[in-house]
Amino acid sequence: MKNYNPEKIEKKWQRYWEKKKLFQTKKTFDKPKYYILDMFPYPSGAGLHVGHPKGYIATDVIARMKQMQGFNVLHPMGWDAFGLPAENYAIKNKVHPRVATEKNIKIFKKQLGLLGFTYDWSREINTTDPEYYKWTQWMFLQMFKKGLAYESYAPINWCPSCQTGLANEDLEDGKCERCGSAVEQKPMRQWVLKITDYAERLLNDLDKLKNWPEAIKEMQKNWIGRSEGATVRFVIASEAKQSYNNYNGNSGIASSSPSGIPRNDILEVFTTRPDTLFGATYVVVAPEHSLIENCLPAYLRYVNIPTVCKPVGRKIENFADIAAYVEKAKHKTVLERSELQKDKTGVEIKGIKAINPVNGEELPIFVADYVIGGYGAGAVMAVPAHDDRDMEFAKKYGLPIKTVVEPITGQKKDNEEFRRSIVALVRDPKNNKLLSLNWGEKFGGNLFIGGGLKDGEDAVKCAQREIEEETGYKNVKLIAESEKIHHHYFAASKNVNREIEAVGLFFELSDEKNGGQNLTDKEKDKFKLEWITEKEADEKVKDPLHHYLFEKFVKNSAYTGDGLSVNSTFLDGLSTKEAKEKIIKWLEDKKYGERKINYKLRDWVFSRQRYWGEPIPLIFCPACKKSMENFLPQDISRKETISNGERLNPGWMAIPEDKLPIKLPNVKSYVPTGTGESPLAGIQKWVNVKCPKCGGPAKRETNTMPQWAGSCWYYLAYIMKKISNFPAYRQAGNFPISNYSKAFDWWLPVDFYVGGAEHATRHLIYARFWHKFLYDIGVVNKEEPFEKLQSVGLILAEDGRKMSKRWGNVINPDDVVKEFGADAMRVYEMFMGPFSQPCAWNTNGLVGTKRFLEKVWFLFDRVVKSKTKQKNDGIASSSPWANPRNDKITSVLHQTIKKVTEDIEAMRFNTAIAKMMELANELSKQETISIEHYSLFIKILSPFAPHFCEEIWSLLGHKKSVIFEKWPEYDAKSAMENEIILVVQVNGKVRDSLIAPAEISEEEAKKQALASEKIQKWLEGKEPKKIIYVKGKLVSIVV
RNA sequence: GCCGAAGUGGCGGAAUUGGUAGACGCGCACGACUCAAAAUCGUGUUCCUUCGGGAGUGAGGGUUCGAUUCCCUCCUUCGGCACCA
Repeated sequence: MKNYNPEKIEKKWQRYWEKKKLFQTKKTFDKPKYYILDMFPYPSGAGLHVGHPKGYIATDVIARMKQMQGFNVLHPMGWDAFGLPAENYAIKNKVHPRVATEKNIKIFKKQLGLLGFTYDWSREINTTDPEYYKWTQWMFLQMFKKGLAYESYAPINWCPSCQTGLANEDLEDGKCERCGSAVEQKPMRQWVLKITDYAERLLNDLDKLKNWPEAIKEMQKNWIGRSEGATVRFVIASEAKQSYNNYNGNSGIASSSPSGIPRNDILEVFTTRPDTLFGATYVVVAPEHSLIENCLPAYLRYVNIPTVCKPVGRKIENFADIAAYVEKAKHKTVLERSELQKDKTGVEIKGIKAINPVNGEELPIFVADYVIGGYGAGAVMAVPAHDDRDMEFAKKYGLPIKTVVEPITGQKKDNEEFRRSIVALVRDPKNNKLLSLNWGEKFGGNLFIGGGLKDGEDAVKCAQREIEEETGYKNVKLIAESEKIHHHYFAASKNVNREIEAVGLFFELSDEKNGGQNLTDKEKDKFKLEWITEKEADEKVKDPLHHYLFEKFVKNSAYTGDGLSVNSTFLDGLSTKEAKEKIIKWLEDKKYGERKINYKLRDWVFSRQRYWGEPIPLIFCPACKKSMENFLPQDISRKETISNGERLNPGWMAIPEDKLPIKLPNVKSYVPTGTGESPLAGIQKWVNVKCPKCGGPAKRETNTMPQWAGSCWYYLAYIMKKISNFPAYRQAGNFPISNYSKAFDWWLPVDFYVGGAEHATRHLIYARFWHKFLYDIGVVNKEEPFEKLQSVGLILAEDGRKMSKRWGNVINPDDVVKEFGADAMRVYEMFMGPFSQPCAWNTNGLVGTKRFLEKVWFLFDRVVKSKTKQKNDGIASSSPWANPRNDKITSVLHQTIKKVTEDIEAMRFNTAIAKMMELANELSKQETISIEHYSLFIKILSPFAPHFCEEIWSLLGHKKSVIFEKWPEYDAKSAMENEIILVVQVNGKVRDSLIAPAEISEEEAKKQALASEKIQKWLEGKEPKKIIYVKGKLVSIVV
């Protein structure tokens, strides 16, 4: 055998595959289909590093195996080529982004070509191709027509460096994901997609995705962030009691204006704890709240929202303060507002009050930026006693704190004994230490002073008595008393379950007289008196009741858990769950609110003020808008409004389908204008058009779509690409999309999708959203696009950091291929470690896989044509129980076939390769190897090292590619070993191992184990108490 | 703070209905070949050891004849989310 020369072999076979068009997906419905998809790359100027192809190698291995198993495989590749980097490059170097992108694609394609992938390049797609984005635009228009796209003026994330608006998903720690600049909130005209209409389905259908990693599903769940609660409406008492009275008497009052903006004489809040409504002591609105927009003239300069409501502004007394605060909040970056500024700030809106519908109390209204404008109603009822944030704010501004929930600690148990008791905390004001009794580990460690209430005894008296009895201190001053706490626990000292109703009392020590005295010896034995610091108390006082009181008195924490309602009239005594139900019913009856589900997921800000993206195919006509407004019925129902894009966005109209695509025009400068308009706005000739409805002057939308748009549906594009070649559709043109239905039905869903976990909350949510929409309008007939998903673990650089130009630690696949060959690289990347885990690159590791391939290569020299002269493995043939059919090699080979087949299916490539290495090691011990064995080995190795195996396959005398071979079937009988190693344990420790026939009986195994000399020695003549036998594995003797 | 994943030799990692811990690979050591080196091949390689054994899978405890695997408590690392009412 000549030497293994990867460079020569790989070029040869790549050329052969291309010439024979081996990997073009066949147009046949005869075979079962298998659609395996990679996340297509963004062709950056940096080219590929060795980390990128990891996922592609994996899908290629699977694609090759599936093809050999008789599937019609679709394994395509394309380019997600719109996006900021190409545009920034264009600005810097004055090159059209298309030119730069095309150059990059060429480089990427060449690099991928080196690795011998089975991509069907005849289906290559590119999101920047007008023939492609024609459909992206078409799909956007369908959403527009269904009222799922709307124009919004709300403040959005604005990146000052990229000069564009960003979606929530594009932020990383409050910074722009692209450039790292701190993101600001800026009111801006934007197109927004109503992904929130699909929130419930996106969440619920996650349960149907059985073959998705739990971690990804969990991330999506958190991102969607469903929370159940209620809307509560507070009347604003701005016009004395009049509006409250009106409201009270008028049950049918609308809470929203036709445009969906809350009426500003009613303040709507969202809460997940409606049961605490009686505990509300103030109300907070976000700086972005419409209440403020409408009362602050300065704000109106930015925002032009039609308002049908009479402003309450004239009732507000402190315009200037509020305006200053709102202005300041607006300029805070997202980062400042959340992470750095945990410290809460706010301003009271003086002159108006919110009336608590449940008891008529007048509550002050604050504007504070700890309330987020875009979530819920943009306003909250503050219940400081039962919410951490409200508590913090209330403490800072001296607002009342009203307890309406009595805590329940511990778990309710059976046969509980009921007692009333007290827990007393005593603080020494001189050093802030707390008095505690250490009862020892057995009886709960450190506790505060506790005791049972005697009949008719007052809690304070009781506490003072207990303090004196147990510690000797007489002079203590009460500073605080808690609500009742219901505590369930097991009293170890008495051996009973108890429910106690406890009251906590907080004292300060007045003087230190008599401390530690008057204690009987018996008491001294039970516990030790200790003064502990607050920090020690936090750590050492573990009892839930005592720790709760510590949190309450010392840390002033809110109780946010469930419990029993108190101070809440008709809710008193109900559990949190019951109280929620009852109050919601009450609110609904009185029309003060209703049950409501909210999502953290925001609508998707879908426009970018940049050049290199799909133009949004809409036209705006001012005349049409005016005429629409004239005819707009005053009381149009919300439902009708939202189901129609043109009604929802007056003056905007969709470009007719036959005019698509709206091509991206050439511009002189790609530099963003920064005014909130894209560079396209400067091209008068392109912008100004005739209105297709009235013929008057109209303008095109100049914003473009975000980078994520093209990737929302690209898995469909691969199917559409060659559709005209399907016999049934040969005559059909591109439109309408129903021409593709049959092909979609055939190929969808994608059977297997492989890509980075970083897309869990963006691309994978967006794509699911689009797919569900396409399902709703009948384009596809499956509700989910991706049947099975697997995330790729990152390949880190040798220094353990991410591979990046910045660190200078990038490894280029071209160099690796040149030095070790593509096959060695493919095998190495699959062998490094578990596929989904991150793993550091180690060039030394490649030496091992190259050696492995060379070992297999030279095994060729030992291949013999006839299998009759096979020499059996020594042990096996000499053994009296030998099964003559099974030599050792046959059984190892079949075990390998089994393992490789199962491991590829389960993405455990590393162990599949390890097993093949074992097989190679086993084979190299043989003088001769049968051609049957060797051929089977080559077949199962071929998905990993395709060029290598093609070469050997042809050297074995085959004329056709190994890809046409049938995937080897595992034969259970052949895989059986003749002999097993029987381990013998004495008292759980391994003391001997015996070679025994595979089909040895239990009796015989035990007999042989006991007969062993070594075992006899360990038994020391004692009789075994018990002998455990595990079939085919071990005998365990207990003495 | 909340949610999720993971901690095993010098290194990447293997082993799950609880049954020989360290497969496979790298590295290292020794040997063969060589004038020599590289490459290649062979042998060894968890630690301690008085060579009988003993200890050992992040730490501590529990269940079991037997625990990397199951249960409890805790620690560390990584990933995601984060004032979401």
